Amino acid sequence: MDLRDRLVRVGGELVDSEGIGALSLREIARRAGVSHGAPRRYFPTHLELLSAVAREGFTELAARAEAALADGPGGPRARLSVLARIYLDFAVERRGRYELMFRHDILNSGYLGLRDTSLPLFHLLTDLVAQALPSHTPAPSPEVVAAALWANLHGIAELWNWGSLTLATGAADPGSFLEAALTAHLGPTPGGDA
Amino acid sequence: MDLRDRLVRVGGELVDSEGIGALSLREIARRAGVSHGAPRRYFPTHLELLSAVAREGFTELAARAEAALADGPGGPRARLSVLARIYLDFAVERRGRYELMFRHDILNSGYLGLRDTSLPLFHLLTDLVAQALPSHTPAPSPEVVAAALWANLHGIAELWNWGSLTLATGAADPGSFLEAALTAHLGPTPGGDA
DNA sequence: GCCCAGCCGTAGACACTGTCTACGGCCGAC
DNA sequence: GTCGGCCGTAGACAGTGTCTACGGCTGGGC
Repeated sequence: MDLRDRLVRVGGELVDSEGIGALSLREIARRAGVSHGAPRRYFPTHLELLSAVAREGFTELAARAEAALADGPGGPRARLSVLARIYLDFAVERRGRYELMFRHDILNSGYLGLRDTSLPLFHLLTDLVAQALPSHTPAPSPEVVAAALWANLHGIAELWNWGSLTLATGAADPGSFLEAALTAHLGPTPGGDA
Repeated sequence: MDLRDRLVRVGGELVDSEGIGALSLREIARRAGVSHGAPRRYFPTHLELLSAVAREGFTELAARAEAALADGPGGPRARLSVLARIYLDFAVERRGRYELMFRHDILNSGYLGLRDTSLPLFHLLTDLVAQALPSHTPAPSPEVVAAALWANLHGIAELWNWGSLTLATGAADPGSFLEAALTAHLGPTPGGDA
C-alpha cells in the first residue's frame, strides 16, 4: 500500500482513538513505521497531512449519508431527519475526527480541497430542504434555511460533545434537540411525529 | 500591577489580535517582559493560563450583556434579540478569544472555574426564554429551549466566522440567521418584526 | 542595624515538535 | 553494466512546555 494512503489511514485511526492532540507529524510517522521525514515526500507540511485526514472524514460522512438515504425513499422531511441523525451520530462517534474537520484554523491551507469534499453534502442538504419546505408564507430560500439548519446541527453537535447540553438540561440523548431543530427551521412535521 | 493580572491581560490582547495560534506561553512571557519561567509561579501549566484568559472573555461577554440589557426594559423577546446580537457580535469581533473560550480540548483543566463564569450567562438566557415562551401548546421546558437556542447561536457564530454562511448563502450579515433562529425556537414575534 | 527566611523571577536543561537538508540505497531504463 | 531518479533515513535547527537549581530582593525578628 502506498505510504501516502497509509499515512492518512494511520492519522485517521489516531484522531479517532486518541483525539486531535495526538495527531503530531512524528507520531503518525512512527505508527506508520517510517522516519519522521518520510511524510514530507507526500505532504509538504504537517497541516496538509491533517487536511487529508479531515477530507477522508468528509468522504466517509458523505458515504454514510448516501448509504442511509439510499434504501428507504420516504418523504423529504423524513430523509432530512435521517440525514441530521447521521450527521450527529458521526460527530459523536468520531468526535476527534469531527473536531478536526471543522478546525478551520488548522485546515486553511488545504481548505480549497476540503471545500470540494464538503460542498456536495451541503447541496444534498439544500435539495432536501427545498423539497421539505412548506409552500405557504414567503419562505426564505432553501439555501438560507439549509445553512441555518446546518448551523443549528453543528451547534448541537459541539455542545453535546462538550457535555454542555446534558449539563444544562439533563438530556440523555441529543435526538430531542435534533428534532426540535428540524421542527424549528422547517415547521411542524406534516405527517405527524413519526 | 500584579504579574498574574498582567499575564492574563497580555494573553488576552494577544489572542484578540493574533489569534489562538499566537498564544504560546513563552510569547506571552516575552510580551509581558519576563522570562519564560515566570508564569509558572502563578499558573502551574500553560493551559491554566489560557483558561484564565478564556475566563476573562466570559466575564467581558457577561458585562456586555448586562450593560446592553440594563438601559432599555423592553419585552423579553426584544431583550433576547439584544442578547443574541451581543453574543454574535462578541464572537465576530473577538474571534480568537471566542474560539479559545469554547476550545474544550484546551480548557478541560480549568473547566470547573470556567463553568462558574459562564453559567450565569446561561441562566440569564434561560430566564429570558422562560418569559418569552408563548403559553400555548405543551411547550418544552425553558432550559431545553434555551439550550437549543444557544446551540443555534453558537453554530451561527462558528459558521459565520469561517465564512461558510457567506459562501453558502451570500449573506453579508449574520443578523438574518440570528432572527431566524429566534423565530424558529420561540415562535413568530408577537409584536411584529421590530 | 543586622541577619535570615521566603517569595519572585532568571536561566539552563530536557524532551518533544515541525521544517529543512544532505545523504544512501534501491530499482528501472538505456 | 552503468547511470539517474525516486524514496526514505538521519541529523540539525529553532521553537515549544515543563522542571529545577540558582540569585536577588524585601520584610520581619532580634
